[in-house]
Amino acid sequence: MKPSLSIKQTQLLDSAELLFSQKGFDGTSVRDIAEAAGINTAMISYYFGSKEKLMEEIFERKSLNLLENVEKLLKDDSLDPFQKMYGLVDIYIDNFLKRKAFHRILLCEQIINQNPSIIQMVEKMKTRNSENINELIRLGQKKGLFKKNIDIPMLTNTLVGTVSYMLINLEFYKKYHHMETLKDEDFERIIKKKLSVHLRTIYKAILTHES
Amino acid sequence: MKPSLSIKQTQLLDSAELLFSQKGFDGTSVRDIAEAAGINTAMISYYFGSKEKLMEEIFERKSLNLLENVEKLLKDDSLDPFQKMYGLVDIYIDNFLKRKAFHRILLCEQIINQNPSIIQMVEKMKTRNSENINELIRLGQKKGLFKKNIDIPMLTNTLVGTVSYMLINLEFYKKYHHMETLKDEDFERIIKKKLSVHLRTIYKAILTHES
DNA sequence: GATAAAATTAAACAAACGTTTAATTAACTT
DNA sequence: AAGTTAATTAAACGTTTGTTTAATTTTATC
Repeated sequence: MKPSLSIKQTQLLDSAELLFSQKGFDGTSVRDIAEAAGINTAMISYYFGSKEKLMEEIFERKSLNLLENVEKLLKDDSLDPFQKMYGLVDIYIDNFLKRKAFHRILLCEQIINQNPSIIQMVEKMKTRNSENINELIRLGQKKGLFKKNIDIPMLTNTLVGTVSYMLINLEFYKKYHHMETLKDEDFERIIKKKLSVHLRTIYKAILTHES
Repeated sequence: MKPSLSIKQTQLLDSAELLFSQKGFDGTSVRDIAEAAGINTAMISYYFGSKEKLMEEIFERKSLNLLENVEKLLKDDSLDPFQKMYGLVDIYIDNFLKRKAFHRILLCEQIINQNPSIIQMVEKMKTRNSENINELIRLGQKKGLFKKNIDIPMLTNTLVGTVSYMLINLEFYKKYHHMETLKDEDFERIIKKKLSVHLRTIYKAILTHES
């Protein structure tokens, strides 16, 4: 178990997460982070060792949440495979929109593979995720609900890709639909609902229709 | 019309594009770029004015290609709306996979909005793209082929999101399906085909099924 | 082949970077 | 209350950053 963090450590992590998501890892200086958190610059090295390790700490704290929720859902025997799949989709939508900053960083970091420790974390996450979905799909196939030969990474690509790109495209989406005057929380609720319906349509088509 | 570029200018742009896509804009130094191109560092300022303007030049040269292909396709009266939509999907797949480096940069740059000139270019691209798809969808609706109330940015999110995330996830996808031994060109041909079939299934479902 | 313009170079520039240091303050322990 | 550890600070460290300079070479023009 990881040692729990002090208030100042958490402040630094939160400020760093926000800034990394806005300006990128290399575009954010340790002075930026410290200033945003109202803490002396030297404290970053003192607490985390380095800027890189601070980034790793962000990943370690945030990346497990989604997987744990998914695995809890999959264990629920009262749900049929379709309900589980739709539930999984909703967990992704919730988690991505709740942790916008982190998922934007994650997206950038997957493109710019520089930190080996983070590459490894992401790889593990993807593998465990694929294993979970694989298990769920085989269950659905055994029950005759899902079609054969489903390409799992492709299925996940569309889920993660659609939700991720919505995260990138939120402002444009808002403008296109003239929703600028909406309160943030209302806008997000609508987005979540739309994404959910949209992805259910897609998943139903992919899981059932023979091509 | 933009003045055509010298060989050395093109070399710098190409090296910069590759490095930006691998290490990010802020993670790449002008010395990195110049060294990769085998050209003196000072030439970047001499030719382009600054590192930022070099980046803008990359965007100006690469971003129009896709839109022009789409618009040519939409003008073709021998195709019905479904054929046009499927054609559009294939243009995206082709363009993204042919210009991997650029689209990885584009993805990062949409998250890390720092350069106002690039923000504007991307915004224009998205708007023109939405207008094109809007026109196509209204045509399909008028002919009674597409359902009503199609959310165009959502539709595009899934297209761009799925293809973009495949770009990010290529290596994992390869590993998952044990395709490491395949030649690059063979692997890409398979990926393109799979993406095409996958997205057609999705688009058919979204464009026709009433929810 | 002389002259002017363009291209190329190595060196220097100030600014910003992540990190370390040494001194000081705050918080505990006994 | 004295002694010990932890937290915090401003300053300095050596690099690296993007850009500019001034000198030199190459190319083009007449």
